[in-house]
Amino acid sequence: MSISSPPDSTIIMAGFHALSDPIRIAVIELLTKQELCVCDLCSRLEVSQSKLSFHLKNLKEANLIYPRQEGRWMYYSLNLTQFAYLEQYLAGVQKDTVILPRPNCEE
Amino acid sequence: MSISSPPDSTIIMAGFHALSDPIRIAVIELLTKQELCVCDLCSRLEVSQSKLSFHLKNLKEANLIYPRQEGRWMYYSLNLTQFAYLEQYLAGVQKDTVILPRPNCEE
DNA sequence: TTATTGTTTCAAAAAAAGTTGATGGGTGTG
DNA sequence: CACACCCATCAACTTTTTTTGAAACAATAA
Repeated sequence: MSISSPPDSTIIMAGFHALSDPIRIAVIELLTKQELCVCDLCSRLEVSQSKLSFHLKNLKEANLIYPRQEGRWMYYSLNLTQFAYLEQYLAGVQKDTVILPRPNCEE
Repeated sequence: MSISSPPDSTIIMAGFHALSDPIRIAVIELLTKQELCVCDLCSRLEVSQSKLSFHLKNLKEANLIYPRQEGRWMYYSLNLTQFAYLEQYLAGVQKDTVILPRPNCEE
């Protein structure tokens, strides 16, 4: 099993990119405690609604969060499966790594 | 233990960001097989030296790769410790996540 | 020393990501 | 129905990241 066949790598990289921003990390950490609606996230993070919407879209497209509509509220929660998937990728890198002396770069 | 005290989160996010680019992922995957010098990486990935140098710097600053100089060659290898550290962060998110019904967003 | 090789660094240009404020869609309320 | 609310989207703008090619650097060889 390869550690990243091309179709995988796109969503993998999208996931890592989503996790590379402080606002999005803050969202993730709030969502570990409970499912929250956008307006709650807005007020707790003190960011504008459209700004947050941009970041939520980013996380959603990376499959890291899951939207649930209830009336006019949109609740977001973590998609732990995708976190596990990213974790697995990192574990794979470590597992598949060969420790060798050096390859002799001769030209 | 918090899953990310502020000092941690910087290097965590740098790590995730480093893993969000196709060239850098390709570098990582080549390095799982063996330590390689820049010129080898260049030819295998078919990217210019200065371009690769940029990405190697990025990976290096994220602590994901380790440089070793030998004569005028610069060899790079994976720093598995940092991969484990990122993996641990993802595991922590999953472990610390509370599954609850909903929080009632009442205003 | 001079020349050559492997690599990094730099500045400028290009591309991508993030921010802002306004608009509009969908939902529920009076 | 008209209105208020929650949220997503859009266009214009700002910021950051990436690319490119030239130059500088360091180590070695001639």
